[in-house]
Amino acid sequence: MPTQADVMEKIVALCRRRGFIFGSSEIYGGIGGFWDYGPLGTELKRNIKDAWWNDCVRNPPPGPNGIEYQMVGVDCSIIMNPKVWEASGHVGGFKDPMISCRQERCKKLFRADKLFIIGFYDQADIDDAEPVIEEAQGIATRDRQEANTLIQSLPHSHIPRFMKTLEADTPEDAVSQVPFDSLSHSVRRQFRGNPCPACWRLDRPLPPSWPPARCPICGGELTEARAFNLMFETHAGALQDSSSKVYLRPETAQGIFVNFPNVVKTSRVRLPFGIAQIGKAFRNEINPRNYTFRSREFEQYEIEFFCHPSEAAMWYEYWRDLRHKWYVDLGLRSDKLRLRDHEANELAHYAESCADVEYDFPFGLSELEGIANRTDFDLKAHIEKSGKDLSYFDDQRKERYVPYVIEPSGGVDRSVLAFITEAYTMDEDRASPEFMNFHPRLAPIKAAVFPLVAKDGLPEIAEPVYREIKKHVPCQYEAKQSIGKRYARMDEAGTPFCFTVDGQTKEDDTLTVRDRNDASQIRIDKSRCVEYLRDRLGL
RNA sequence: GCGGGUGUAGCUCAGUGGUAGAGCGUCACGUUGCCAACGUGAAUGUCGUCGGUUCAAGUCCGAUCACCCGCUCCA
Repeated sequence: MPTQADVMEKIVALCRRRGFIFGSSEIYGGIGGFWDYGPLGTELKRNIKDAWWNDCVRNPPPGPNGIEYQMVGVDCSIIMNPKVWEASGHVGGFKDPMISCRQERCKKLFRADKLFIIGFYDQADIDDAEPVIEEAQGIATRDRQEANTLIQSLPHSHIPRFMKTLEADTPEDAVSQVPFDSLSHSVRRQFRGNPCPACWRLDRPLPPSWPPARCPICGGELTEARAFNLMFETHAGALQDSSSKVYLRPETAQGIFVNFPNVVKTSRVRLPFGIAQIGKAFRNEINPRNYTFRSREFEQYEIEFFCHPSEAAMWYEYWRDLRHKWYVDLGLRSDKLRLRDHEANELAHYAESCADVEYDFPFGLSELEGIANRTDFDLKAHIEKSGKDLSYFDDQRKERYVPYVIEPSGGVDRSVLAFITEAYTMDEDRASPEFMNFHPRLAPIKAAVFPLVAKDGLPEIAEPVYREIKKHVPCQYEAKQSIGKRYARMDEAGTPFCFTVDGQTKEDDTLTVRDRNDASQIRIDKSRCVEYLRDRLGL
């Protein structure tokens, strides 16, 4: 019985062997987190993007209660004015400061903003300074310098009598994890008056009077918090100084938000409507993993759907269900595909509600697409930062407002990997034990034409058939090697149908059609190939 | 970033100090009459890189680079 890891390895091997996906710049040893699509992978990815663009932008289904709505596209630059990323919070907040344990046998890695140190003061020690401590506690998690100044203003004797480091989501959570009563007797005996906890988040330097924090797992020494800015930086223009610093976009969404007024003024769109974009985004992941799933360069397909705040909940549900159905309709039919609503405590600060479309890859359940009600958070942030009015006047409602935004945002490369994973089928009973069961819309090659043998005039009959099909759908011709090997190769590429010209074709102009999934064959007239494909592929 | 693992032909790998190998794949020719057939022939390697030990290094030593797996995060 192959393990999940074995399956993943087989998929990776097939993708490489057949030219779906290669590691980037392999001849120089490769580079982590970057991938190239080969001939088959490029066709597959293009088909997925085309299906998305057609189904979401050019010809979306009617909205809730049959409401018609407009969808338009944009294609924004990857590098934008850095102020875009200040407004979006990426420059200030899109960092992951990390702390690790120096202890050889531990070496555990922590997110600095999830690591807290609790110090217990004795009330008797700080009676006169109590308001200062209390205030510092409150702002310690907000403003480093201010809190630092406050703590430093305390007399030297005010060092906590007991300190503990632990992992938590919030300071309140951290404090509640170590009730004073739970401390050992010998610790509690050190306190004469009431214990008073102070909590410090470790993504900023500790007050100078405090002893260093220790690892919550092993008690070992911890490193400083190091910031990993996930945005790639580069420079625009000749000068390579801070004034020319720019970023590769970490998401495509902001290009849509900053173009919202342009689209409204030039496109005769009326709310509710959506703006769609497919494009590359970049994140300097600390540790790219799981094949193409978490890459440093990736492509997103994304919609920002603008609507009246009172209708946001309705449109959120509409898009959530529509996007889930899209994956199902394109072949992710197994129970590996899930739609999961976020719990309230899981929501990002900008989202009112959020759901993930998840796929159960061999390496675990992972997110393909997130659908979020982002409220007016983004537009308001840009209004504030830019000073421009991004509000909308609604002629129907006779009302000016900042629209709410529903955002279905998916990873193209993640979808590609999910469709590949779902299509990958092993059947030891077949002559070709591996085949790719792609949905016909997604299959890189739709058909192949073979002469059964390369003699007796069969190639001369097969070639015109191939040339005719090629005008309508991607098709390949192959005359060499045994027929079985040619079928097997097409199975690995996921080609749904193979047409084979044999001796009988010379007599009655029929040829065989072989089905990829069950290897069954029927005979049709050789002039009906294109018609047959149209019919069976649903094109 | 830290720990572990791996680098030899396109792929999978063998090769424990003495001539660079196998299977599969690829290409050519022949054969072949429906599911990875067969025969003959051919091409393909700075043994990841740099340095050291040795008469001699794919093999031993050191360094370095890259990738993979874990810890963490996300579309």
